[in-house]
Amino acid sequence: MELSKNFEPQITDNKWYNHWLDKNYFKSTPDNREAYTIVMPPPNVTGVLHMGHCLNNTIQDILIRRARMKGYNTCWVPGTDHASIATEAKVVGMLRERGITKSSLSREEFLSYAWEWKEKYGGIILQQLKKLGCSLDWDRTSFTMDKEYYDSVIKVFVDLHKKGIIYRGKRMINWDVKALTALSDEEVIRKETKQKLYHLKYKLENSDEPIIIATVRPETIMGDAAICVHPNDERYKNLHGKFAFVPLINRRIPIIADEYVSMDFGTGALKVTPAHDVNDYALGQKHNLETIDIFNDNGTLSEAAQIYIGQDRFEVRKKIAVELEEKGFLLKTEEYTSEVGYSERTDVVVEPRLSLQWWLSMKDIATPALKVVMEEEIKFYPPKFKNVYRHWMENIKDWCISRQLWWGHRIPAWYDEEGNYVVAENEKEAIQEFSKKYGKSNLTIKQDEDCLDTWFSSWLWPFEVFKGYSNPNNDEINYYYPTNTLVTGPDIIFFWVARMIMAGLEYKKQIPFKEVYFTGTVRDKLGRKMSKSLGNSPDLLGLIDQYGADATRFGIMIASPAGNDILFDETALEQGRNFNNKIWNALKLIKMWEPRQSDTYQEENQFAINWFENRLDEVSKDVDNMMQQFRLSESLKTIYSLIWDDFCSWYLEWIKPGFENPINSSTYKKTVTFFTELMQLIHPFMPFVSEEIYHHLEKRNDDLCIKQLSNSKPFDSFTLSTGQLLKNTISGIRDVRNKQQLKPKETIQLFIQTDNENTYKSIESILSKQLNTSSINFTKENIAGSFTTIIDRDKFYVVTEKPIDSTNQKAELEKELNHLKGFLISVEKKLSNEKFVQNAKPEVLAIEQKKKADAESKIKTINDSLELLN
RNA sequence: GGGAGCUUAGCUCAGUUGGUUUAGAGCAUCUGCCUUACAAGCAGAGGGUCACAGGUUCGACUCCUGUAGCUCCCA
Repeated sequence: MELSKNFEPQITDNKWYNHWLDKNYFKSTPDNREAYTIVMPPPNVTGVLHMGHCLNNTIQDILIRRARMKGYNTCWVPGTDHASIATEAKVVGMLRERGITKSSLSREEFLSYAWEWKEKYGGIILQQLKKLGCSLDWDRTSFTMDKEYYDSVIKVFVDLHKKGIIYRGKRMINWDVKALTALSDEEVIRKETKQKLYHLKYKLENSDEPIIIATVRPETIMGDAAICVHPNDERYKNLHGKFAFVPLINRRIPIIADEYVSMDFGTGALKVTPAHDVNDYALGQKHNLETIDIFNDNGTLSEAAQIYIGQDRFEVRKKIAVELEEKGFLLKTEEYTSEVGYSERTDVVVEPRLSLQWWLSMKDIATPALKVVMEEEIKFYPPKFKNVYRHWMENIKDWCISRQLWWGHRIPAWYDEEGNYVVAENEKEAIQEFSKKYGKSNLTIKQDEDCLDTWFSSWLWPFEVFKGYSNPNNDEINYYYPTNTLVTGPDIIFFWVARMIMAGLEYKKQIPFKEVYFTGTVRDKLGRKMSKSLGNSPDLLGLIDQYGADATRFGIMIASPAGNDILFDETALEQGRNFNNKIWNALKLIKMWEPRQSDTYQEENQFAINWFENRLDEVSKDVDNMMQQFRLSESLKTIYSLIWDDFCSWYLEWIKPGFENPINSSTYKKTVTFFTELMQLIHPFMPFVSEEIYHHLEKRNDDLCIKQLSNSKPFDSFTLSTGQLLKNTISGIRDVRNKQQLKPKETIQLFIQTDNENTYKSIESILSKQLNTSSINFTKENIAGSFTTIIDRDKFYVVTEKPIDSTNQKAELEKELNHLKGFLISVEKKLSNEKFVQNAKPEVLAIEQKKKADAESKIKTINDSLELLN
């Protein structure tokens, strides 16, 4: 069969993916093998594949594929998250395009649109993962709003409420004025924001002098309940207990003292607005201040503000500043940068607000979840994230779990007309509860309008995808849980990782996973985060089309150490594509030999075969170790170099028969075996090209995808060091040839001066072939008229037909000599230091002595050569 | 403001209990090659006082302290 010039992923990728699916290789059912399980972090159902997913899922696929080849029963579960805020926003947007507003719809109508949208556009990302080659068990695809999953979420809510862990309370929350919902603290992103600090004059009662306060939010003055100063602040001591008037509306407010105020910020006097600031709220509670909420849900001013009613908060800020200035209340403004909270989903400035919400008390369930990580029952890679985790868990606050949205799990609480409520799984049970709790029957009750935070469902993911809560102790949950490895970004360590650990311990009494691998953030070449506004997110599917899935996987994996950010650079994909091509060409070379096998014994191949076999064993062992420590980039680099350098550049050149000459048949067979093993090693990283080559190498009845890796064998270090000597010698003499500007076809005579003639004899035939020598001889003396070079500890003389150009030789030898002399001095200094000789370990001492001896003998050799030149 | 981490060749990174030649790799650069698998290639080469300043030690890229710069997390 004619092989194409280059590897063609466009043809190959789909072919093999479909073949693997047909063969059900990704499908898992419990059996007597050990399980290796990963649950995929479910992307938003609205999501499309971006670099973060690509990195994350490539890593998971590498782990899963390698485990599959190591004999585990691997199960990788796909799925999507309903992502309440994000999805609801998309649906609202879609409706707006059709001229429908959410408020004109009933809940049921809205939800039917939402489901319609989900069926039509949801889960595109899962199809895209197939392009990447992800070996997911598709029959297990889960969604956080699947019927059973939904019911489990509700049951968990009811259970936690019964245990007193979930409660209802009026507290300060983060309000998203665009999505019109509460947010948890974790959904608020703090960003440095340039603002203006307004210095405002408040009139004092019975005084002509005003008191000056500084604020970045002049639009909230109508909600002021007090002015607060530090009790020790001399400037204001006479004002404690006095009153001032809010500008424009002239409301009378007290001046209070509290140590909370910092004397050196602004003027040292703080306006207290309990309804619109978390700290002010606490202050208000402490001092019994009035809470005046001057905002509507959507961030416009309410009746309570008295002025600017119905206008947006930021519009009002501009207008009120002008009015304050005109009326003489504004003393000055200055530039001021501080952190402002923005909604993670809608990017609007979050409004702190007092609100009645559902809360989850975290303290008790956090304690065991902290313990399992600190004691490494769950291991974090890299371990630095343990600290981050501990810090958050030790300072954990209650979790606001209600959201004022329709798309999601509806809170299972029912209210009667008097505002009494019960929590129950459904309306029927709620009615029963009412009669039990309040002795009431035949009443009309209404279910809570709100939904639960998305993370309140995804924290059940590791067990509920196996129906571990809805159908406890089923065969699958017992087999697959706890899962093995969670691969995720550090940005959701609190949102998700911590809460899964809590839920796992609460409901399965077991950790949800044994290891967590935190990936880095993918950034662009300049180190900036990928973002829509910067337009620096590459089109992934475009890249896969252009370079192929293997090259894309290679490109993203080659420079991504665990926990460090990845600077994405398209040249890495080129490198991947070139690597594909290199492998492909090695295949072409070997296929050329296939019909040209003979039985003639080729002595020179024995060393090459023996060496490569050992090298393969050595690298297999290294890769095993690295994979266990999740050093994936390093593993890939190591295999890359094994294939490109050791196999292609050295081994294949060493055994390559002359032009149109036959190849020894056993050499050929060995080579096919080596190539197969190499494809096996690279397969988890680059599944398509390796599977394709596997089938080209020989006619096969099985597939590489499930071919089992053999256990690593011991290797012989003498053979490996001889191989290294051979490589060094070839490189060294090639350098001489280069410098003498010898054409490849011009032969040389090589003389070797060494104590290890036998070693060189075992590699003599390869040396001869690689260096195009007419003869190789051993000598005890200098060879006149030669070019001399020292490689490792031996001396080589190159004799050519052209006269030797020795002009550079002298300079080079002298350079080497100087280096060695300097080196020798440092070694001698060490050895003449008595304390070193006394304290250093014997091995270290021996090494230093050997260094000294080597350096001395080399110096002597160089001096001899220099003498000859003079 | 508190905490964590980073700083090694032009770029991206290794460097595993302090001593295996006065530091390694890939990419990029330079030189020579269209050699009968591969120019998306082959063969070579150059390039670093390991951020800075102290300290511990016989010995520091590696341990300690401080300084500067960058990143992240929390308030």
